[in-house]
Amino acid sequence: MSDAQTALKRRPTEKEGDERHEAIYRAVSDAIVEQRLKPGARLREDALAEVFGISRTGIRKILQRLALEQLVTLTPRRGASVTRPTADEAKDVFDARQLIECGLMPDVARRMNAAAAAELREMARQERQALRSGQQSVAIRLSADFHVRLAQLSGNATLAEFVERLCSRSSLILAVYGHRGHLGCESHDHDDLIGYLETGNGERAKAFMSRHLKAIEASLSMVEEEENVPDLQQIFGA
Amino acid sequence: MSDAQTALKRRPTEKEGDERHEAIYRAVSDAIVEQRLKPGARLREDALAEVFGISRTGIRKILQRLALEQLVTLTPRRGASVTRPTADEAKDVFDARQLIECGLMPDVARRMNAAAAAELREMARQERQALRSGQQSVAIRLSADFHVRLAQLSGNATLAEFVERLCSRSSLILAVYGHRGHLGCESHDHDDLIGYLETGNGERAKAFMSRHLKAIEASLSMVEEEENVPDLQQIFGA
DNA sequence: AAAGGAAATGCTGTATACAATAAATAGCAT
DNA sequence: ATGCTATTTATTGTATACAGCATTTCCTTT
Repeated sequence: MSDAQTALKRRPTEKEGDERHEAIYRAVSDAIVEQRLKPGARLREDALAEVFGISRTGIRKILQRLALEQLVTLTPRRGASVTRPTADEAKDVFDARQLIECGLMPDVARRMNAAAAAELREMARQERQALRSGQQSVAIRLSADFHVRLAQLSGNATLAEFVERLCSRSSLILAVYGHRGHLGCESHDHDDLIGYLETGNGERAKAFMSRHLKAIEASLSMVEEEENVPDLQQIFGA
Repeated sequence: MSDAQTALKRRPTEKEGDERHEAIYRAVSDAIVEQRLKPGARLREDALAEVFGISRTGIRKILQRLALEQLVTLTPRRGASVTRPTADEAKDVFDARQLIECGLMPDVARRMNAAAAAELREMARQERQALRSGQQSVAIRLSADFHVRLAQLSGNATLAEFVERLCSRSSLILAVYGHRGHLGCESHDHDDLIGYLETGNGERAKAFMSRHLKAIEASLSMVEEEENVPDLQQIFGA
């Protein structure tokens, strides 16, 4: 591929175009979730267009999609930037996860089988490995992937999609408010959860998921870094 | 303003542009939800662009947003058409509503106050009126608005947004699978619900909402009209 | 007459050019 | 020297032109 790519700017043959778009979307999305693009970072259309070798048109489409998922913020005439989640948003997101992910556990337990359990264990293993090798950002994304896969196993595609969006935003929240060296999810929580699901114990899994999510939320330090416009009144005692 | 508008095609002064886009989005969205645009109807970019007096660029943006909300389906090289919800999707949507809307009721009850109750009663009144005057489509939309407003009162913006999307899709489902003359929501259900919420009885409201949603789902006739490519094998007995 | 193929048309996907606006900077006046 | 204004620059918003697939229609062939 690299030959044709560098040789001359040939037009991608349409089918490739769609895949390329999806790949670029994933690339940007992953970069945000893994905090290689930090909250507040500006995403200039020209720059992205040049990096990925397509025109601004395609970039705009991708940015708008990311904006609807609330990973980037689109301010009129100012362009796109990586969303900086507020404390309120963080609370909403974790409350939503409590409601939805916990509510799904009984369904997941009912539909669990050996193949699914094996797949989940493999995911959990990769996550631990990433954490051990110091790749915290990657671990955060893998953890999100785990939760999403779990939701998909419930059989409800709509709710799974919601969970996917909540997990993306959670990763962003963790990247901002999380402590360094302390991943949201405890190392063996996910394995324990798989255990409960394998035995079909939906209620137990539900309770465990609830504690799991509470633990993540509790691990955050919700100090809003107000680097913009520091409140001088407050700082210098009115 | 009308002078300048009709006199010559002046370029909208930018701020108006955003509002116009939003207005067009609402117009198309409402038309779909109220079934003035029926499922399967094609939405050609040129046609829409001409009707609303903007170029295809803006139309595409709106169509993509509607596609992410699953109100329209975007098939590559074929363009946009109004989504025809499948029976499976309908089930997913109503299951999701059960989980989320019911789960929200205790929060709503806790935050309910006189002003909110009055607003909700007014919405319920308008809905009944629309139903009485035979405007079923409008009533469906007003009913959806009621459920969305309710979710917003929970204080969780994220979940409220999810409910909004679920209600849009529900309207589409009702428009397709609902019986004529039988609106999903019973006439006085919403008023009863407001009553429970006003007294702060969250659990009662939750149970009522659950029955309410079950009643709507039960009122649907889930026959998938397969008007495209009728299966002649099946029809004429193989 | 029916079926298959080829040309024409309609519509979308992409890029690019242009217009408009917000930020940055320099110049001027006080 | 500081504050305000004007100009310049950087970047987005919109329209339009062009290229490519899909569908349809008409012609040819069996």
